[in-house]
This record gives sequence, C-alpha cells and structure tokens, in this order.
Amino acid sequence: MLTLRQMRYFEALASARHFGKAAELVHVSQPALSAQIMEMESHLGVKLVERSRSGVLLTRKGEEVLARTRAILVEVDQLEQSARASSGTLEGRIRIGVIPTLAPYLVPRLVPHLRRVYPAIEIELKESVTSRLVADLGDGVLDAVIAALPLDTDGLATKPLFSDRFYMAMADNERTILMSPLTEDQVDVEQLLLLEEGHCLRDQALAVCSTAGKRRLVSFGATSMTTLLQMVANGMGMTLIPEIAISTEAARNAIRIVPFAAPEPAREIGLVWRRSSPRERDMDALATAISDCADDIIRAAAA
Amino acid sequence: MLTLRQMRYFEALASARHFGKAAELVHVSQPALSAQIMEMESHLGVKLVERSRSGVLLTRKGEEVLARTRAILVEVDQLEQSARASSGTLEGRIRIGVIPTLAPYLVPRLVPHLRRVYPAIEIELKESVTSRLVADLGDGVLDAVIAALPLDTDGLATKPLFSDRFYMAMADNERTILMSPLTEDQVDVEQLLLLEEGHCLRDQALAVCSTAGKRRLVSFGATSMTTLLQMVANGMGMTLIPEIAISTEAARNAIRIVPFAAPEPAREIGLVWRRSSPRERDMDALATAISDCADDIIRAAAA
DNA sequence: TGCATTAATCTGAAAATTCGATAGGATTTT
DNA sequence: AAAATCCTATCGAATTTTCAGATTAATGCA
Repeated sequence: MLTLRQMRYFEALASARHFGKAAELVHVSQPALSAQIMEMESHLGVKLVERSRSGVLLTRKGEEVLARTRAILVEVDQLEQSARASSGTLEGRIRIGVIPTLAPYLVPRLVPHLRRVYPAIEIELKESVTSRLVADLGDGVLDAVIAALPLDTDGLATKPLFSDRFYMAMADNERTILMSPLTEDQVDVEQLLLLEEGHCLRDQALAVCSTAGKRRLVSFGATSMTTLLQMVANGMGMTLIPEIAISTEAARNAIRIVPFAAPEPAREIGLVWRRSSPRERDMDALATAISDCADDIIRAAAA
Repeated sequence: MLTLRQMRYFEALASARHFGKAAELVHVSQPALSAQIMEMESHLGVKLVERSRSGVLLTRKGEEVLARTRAILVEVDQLEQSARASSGTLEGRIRIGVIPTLAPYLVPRLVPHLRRVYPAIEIELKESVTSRLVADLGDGVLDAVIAALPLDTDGLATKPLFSDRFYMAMADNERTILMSPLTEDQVDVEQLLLLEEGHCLRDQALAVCSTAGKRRLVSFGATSMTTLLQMVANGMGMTLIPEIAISTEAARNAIRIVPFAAPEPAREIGLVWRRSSPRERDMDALATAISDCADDIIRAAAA
C-alpha cells in the first residue's frame, strides 16, 4: 500500500539527492528513509532512483512519480490547512427550518439582519410544520429549526428564544361584545377558526380554550395565518393571533386585537438543532440574532 | 500526521454513512476504522462526522475534507497506475550524446530510423567531445553516449557497436605518390592535418602514425571533419578519415581516399551508459539500431 | 421493560517503523 | 597499494502503530 510517508521521504530524497541528507530533512535515520524508498519502489514495481557514487539520480519514472507526488503533497497540505482554518461563527451555509405561523413575520427581518452581521453566511430556508422540520433536522437536511417549544427532543438540543403572547383577533365590526382583557372561558369554541391539522398553533389555540364543547368546533382548516385572518375580517369567526404577527396582519386586515387577561397565554419559540452537531457557537449566535429580531418586531407592534 | 489510510477509511465512511459498513468496504474491523477516523479528526482538529443514531452525517468541514480527500485519492490512484504502466522499449525521452566526428554522418540516418521503429521515442541530442559527454552522462544530463572505445569506464557500462576503419584522405590532385594500400610508416607527420585538442580522432590519428617526428606536426586544429577535409581538398595536407564519413565527405570535396594495408587501423565505436541506469533494455535496442544504421552507411559508401 | 443497533473502549497480538551499528561497494587520499 | 572516506543496504532490537475480538455505553424500538 502506497503511503504518504513514502511520498514525503521520496520528495525529500529527490530534493536532497542524497539519502543521508534527505533523512535529515524529514528527521529520521538514513536506514528508515532507505527502507521506505525501497518499499515504495517495490510497491510500484519501478526503480525510482539510480544510486550512484556521485549522489542520487532520478529515473524517468522517478521524475514522473516525483511530479505527481509533489502535486499530491501540496494538496494534502492544503487539505490540512483548510481543515484547520477554523471557520468563524456563522460562516458558510446554514439551513434553517421555520414554522409557517412564524416565518412570514420573522424571516423578512431576520435574514437581512444575519446578512449584515455575518457577511459570509449563506442561508437556506425551509417553511414547514414542526414534525416535518424535525424530521429534516434528523436527516441532516436542516441544520436548525425555529419552532414552538416544547417538543419531543429526541437527540435534539433546544434553546428558548422568546415568548410570543396570544391575542384574540376578530372582525372590526364584530357584534359580539367581549370583556377586555379577555379571560379564556369567554372564548366560544363555535366561533373559533383554526389552521389545518399539523400546525402547532392549532393545538395551542385549542389548549387555550376551555375544553368544553370541543365537539362543536368549526372543522375549517386554513393553510396560513394570512388566510385565517382574512376569514376573520370577513366575519366568519375569530382566532388566536400571536403577537409577532400583529403588526403585519393588523395593517392589511380590518381586525380588532383583544388581549387576554393575565396570565396571558403564549407560545414559547425556541431554536432546535441536533445535539450531535458541532455548531454550538453558530447556534448561540443564531439564537441571539433571532431573539433580537423578534423583540424588535414585537416592540414595533406595541408602539 | 495525516495518512492515506485515514483518508481511505474516511472516504469509505462518507460513502457508507455507517461505521460498520464502511469497515467492511475497506476490509477492516469497525474499531479499526473508528480509531482512524478519530485520529484524523483529532489531527485536523475538526469534527468530520456527526455520529447519530440514524447513521452518520458529515459536518460542513467533513464535506469539504471529503471533496479534497476524494481528489487526492484519485491522484494517488493515477500515480500508482502510471508508475506501474511499464513503459515499453524506447518510449519517452532519451538523451543521447554523440562525438562530433560521428554525429554528422550517423545522426541523419539514426534519428529517422529510431522514430520509425519506436514511434513513442523522444530524442534529445548533444554533440560534444568524449570527456564532456561522459561528464554529462555521470551528471544524469545524458542517458547514453556514442563514442569511440575504449574509454575510462568509471561506473559506466559499454557495448561495442561497430568498427570504423580509417582511410587516408588527400587532395585529388596531390602530387605525393603513395602506395595503395598504404602502410602506416608511409605517413608523413608533417603533412598530417588534425582536429583540435580534445577530439578522440586526433589522438587516434597520432596513434596510427609512426611515433617518429611528432615534434614537427602541424599544430593547426580544425573544429570539424568537414573543415578538415576542405583544407585537405585545398592541398594543405592530408588526414585520416573514418569510413563512415566517406560517402558524405567524398561527395562534397575533391579528395582521394586511400586505404591502409591490413591490419587496417580503425576506431571502435561503442554505446556508453551509467551502469546504475535501469534502462538496460533501451540500451540494447538503441545499440542494435545504431549498428544497423552504421552498417547501412558504410555499405552505401562501399557501393 | 427488555431487545437490537451502533459506535466507542479495552486488551493483547501482529505488523510496521524506527534507530544504531555495521557491512559492502566504490572512490579518494596518503 | 593501503588507508581513509563516503554512501547506501542490511541486521537486530526497541518502539509505535494498527489491528481484531470482546465488551461497554448510548440510543432507539417493540
């Protein structure tokens, strides 16, 4: 089997044109170098050097092998260098999954922010429901997921990012009179509009409501918050809206936002990654960036 | 120290995405592969793979190292292949030195002949005096030398090629009457024209002549046979001409060629190479080719 | 909870590599 | 000629590396 050691010794021999001096170059004894050269020659089935009194001469094959050897050694060197060059924080590609009830509000702020702070970043985004994202994370298709906690962390690490309070959204001209702030038992399940199955917000909305009367809930699944809120604006019912969505959605739908009484229901948004991933530092940096962005968005809505 | 073994195992691991299967691929046990991968990671200071329950995932660095590793392994493979590809007889470059009193007559025939019989040959020629050629041979600048034997073979191997008889060349209108065939004691050293110092033919000419009267020899060195024979044709004296030069030189100079009586003086032309050179077969083939060409040339002159 | 899978760890043995000493070959010096 | 010198190959012992097999630890699955 050809080895890099043989090639390194051979390169030294070709440079020094002398076994003893070559051995010094690579810091071994002359017999050690001699043996490796012989091993290399016997493995290749070719005489690489002519041993004569007036030093060492390379054969034709030796010259050819030397050229290839030097090229290989240079590439090995480059491999070592590039591997050791510790890539800084958030450099290169990072593939992030985001849940649909968060992505439209967070991503337009987050991506420019990341690009500004980490110019070498290459972001790939995927929007899907939590279960799909977690599966992709496990398969190595994604590096990180932004989703609602808690979740079934099996081999996954998570870090809380921010708390996203729920509000009730209803049509601006809604006749129903509600106390403000709202208490959970005032929510009429029959009027509650929900996202389709699979969205965590659907489950969270149901959790907020009193368990009574769930049988009668409107089995009408919207596919996005925007669709849902258009339905709300058209008087078809009401829905839970996370705080982060308010500034965007209130601007384009004629809706009224009603807060809940304390303790206000909320979803906890977190960052998720494979526990086996070595990108701890990237995850820290990403988490900070997301928290900052979310705070900005929510503060903007409050103002 | 990074090794090819590590790189081969890593390549297998990246392909199989499974330690056990990768170990099978490279025909070692799983702990052996595991250890090499860990060694590689620790040497590079980088995590190359994520070990998770659902198989093995490459990190970003791992992907990069894999790409470089594959490139290197391919090149190593090519090195082995090309080294093992036993180059046939007289393929590739061969650097040949020829003495000046032979080159102008032999080379124009020899080179086309070699090119015809060995299409893959790349010939480099150098014309110089024997001492220079032998020095270049020792330095590895030349692979073979065609010169007059015997010579001081120090670390050199030689093979006789052909015998090149001497004739006396004189002006066509020379008044001097000589017996034909000539005997050596008839040669008048005062009339003998010689090549400059260093040419073996000069020494051979002197050896042919009776040692008497060497004090009076014309110390007039020509630099080539052609020059010398032009001087002869102009009546400035006479000189020894080797048989191989006759057909060419007689055609362009008004000279008379007189043979010697037996035992005819001659020079022995031989092929010389470093004894340490592994190109024995090439030398055999070259010797045969030269002998054939020389015979052709001399036979053409006789006809 | 036990069972299966997977990679890491441990252990002892085999193989490769090393060094130092020395031999063999040739050249150069004395 | 003999001695000294230079250079590579060879030998033997010590060290390091690599290995297989058994086992362990961690995780996932039923």
